[in-house]
Amino acid sequence: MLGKVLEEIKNLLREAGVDSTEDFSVPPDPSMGDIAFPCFGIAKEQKKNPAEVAKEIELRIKNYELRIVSAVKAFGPYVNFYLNTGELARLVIEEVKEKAEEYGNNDDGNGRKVMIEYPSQNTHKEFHIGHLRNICIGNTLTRLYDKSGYKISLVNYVNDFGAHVAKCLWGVITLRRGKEPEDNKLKWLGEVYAEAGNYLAEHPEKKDEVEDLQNKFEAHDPSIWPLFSRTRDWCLEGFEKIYREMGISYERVFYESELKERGQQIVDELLAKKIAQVGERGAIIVDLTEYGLDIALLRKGNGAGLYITSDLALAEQKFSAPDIDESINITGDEQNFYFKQLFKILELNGFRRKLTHIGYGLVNLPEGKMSSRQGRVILYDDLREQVRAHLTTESAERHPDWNREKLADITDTLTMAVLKFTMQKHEANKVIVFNFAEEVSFEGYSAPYLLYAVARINSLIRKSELKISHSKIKYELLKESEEKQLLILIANYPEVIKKALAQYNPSVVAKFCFDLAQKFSEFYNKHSVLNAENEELTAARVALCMAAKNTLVNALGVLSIETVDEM
RNA sequence: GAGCCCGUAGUUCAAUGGAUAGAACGAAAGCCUUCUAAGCUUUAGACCCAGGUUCGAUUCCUGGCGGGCUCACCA
Repeated sequence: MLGKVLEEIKNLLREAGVDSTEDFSVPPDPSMGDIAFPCFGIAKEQKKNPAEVAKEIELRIKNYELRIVSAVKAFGPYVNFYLNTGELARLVIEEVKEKAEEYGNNDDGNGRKVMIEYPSQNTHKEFHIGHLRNICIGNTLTRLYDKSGYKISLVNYVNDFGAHVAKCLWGVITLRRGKEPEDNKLKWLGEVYAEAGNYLAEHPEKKDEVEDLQNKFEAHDPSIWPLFSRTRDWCLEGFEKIYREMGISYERVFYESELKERGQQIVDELLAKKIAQVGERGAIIVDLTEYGLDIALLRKGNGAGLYITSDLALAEQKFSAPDIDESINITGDEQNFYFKQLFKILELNGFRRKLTHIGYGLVNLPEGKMSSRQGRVILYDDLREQVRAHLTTESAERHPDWNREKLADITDTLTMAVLKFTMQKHEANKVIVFNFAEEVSFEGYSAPYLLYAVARINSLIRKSELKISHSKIKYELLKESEEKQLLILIANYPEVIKKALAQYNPSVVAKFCFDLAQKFSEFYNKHSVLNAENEELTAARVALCMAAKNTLVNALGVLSIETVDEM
């Protein structure tokens, strides 16, 4: 919608004889204008001083009839345009009102269908806050695609086969002697896995036992299959609970246990086609050194598969669904190289479908990388309860009048908001160093700040009790700088969605939410809505607040963050 | 050794081939008989180093230095 504004500015420039593709920018200070047109390009073409060019343009445009643009002024090499707040308000607020929850959407996808896969969790391991980040980023990318006119097939790939499972089961049998937990079975398995990993690192002579175990359950040996199957179900139930909590429902789930066999066949095919070859100790490899991708190991010397064995089959499986244009999977960026190898091998094998891997930065702790083996890990469940406890105390202090139910309800929403925002406020491809006190703060650049802004607007709307009839609003009464800044931000929201998707980066949306909440808070503190000079101004400001809230709620929705009426 | 990512206030993070590099936390000082102080206002505080391209580089390129991740039987 800022598009309409830029259109008018382009028209003005064209009338002034300027037809440049130069990008517009924003002046450093609102007092210098709202939109800037740099004259470097034209100056170069005409071999003139850019400041002179700017002045000439200013003088020409000044004579034209202006509407959305209220004034034009040259500042050095820039021609700056001032926007008419009232006209801008009419444009922005009416469009937001009309589009409501669709405001910000675009149709770039044109109905193309993408398959999105995450978090592709391993069974028999703990679920920590790194996995939480994966889900948060995945959820947001899914919504960004959805709002950009794509059709989406949401899938998950569960790694329920392989050495990690063998280690865990070995631990259950040997270290726990078959004793089973009462509750929180997923967590229990994670602990056993960590313990077994530690034990095996110190006792390498036991490695054969673990390998033997892996071969057995991968061959569906009845001596181990029931235990495998039972513990696997515990994990799947645990995952299901988390997915429900995070609001994900999958169209389809792939299991490594169902793909491994086909994967091994593909390895044989690759061998027959001479794409793969036999390497050291009878292992099957693909030499990718000519592509700068080293050597990829497809099958171990003892015949056992690896991740890549199954991933070869997964790619094939994914496109067995009709009309999938692209498959996207989201993992930690430690796997970036791995996926380059995988995609290259698929390509060499004649696979021509579009595969995209998105790697995001891991969540580390101040002491270093999370490591359950070293007892250095923050589990999702634990963090959530810690945040909830803290928020419950804070909310209870502020609202002694709230009953238990209301307190729990609001704290619930806030807790999830805090977790989700924390995981997305940093650029997706950057490592997060997770420091509880700093990351889960309730002030400043945090979820509570955003929800607080929404709660205040809700309160304003409740109290305004004005039947705001759309046609009656006198937008021209909105003249304050804070109002204009808020409007410009709201107008820019559709661009934010595009940018976030183009960069695969939820933090663009997170930052926008904060900027919007901040601009609202500035406006709110400086200008009264309910006690404005007259009722008409109140009505206009309420309309502005509603547009701000609508936009903020939409943007938070992209981050899967729900809002509260009061807090 | 090679490849990928990263290096911005005390700390955690933004932005940008061009006008005064923005926030948040922390520090100092203010604002609640006025729409929710989980808020607002003010102050102090930063582009790793060296070359190159450019009218102009924090941004692009090259080389250092520093950190992270990855590279045949691990997941």
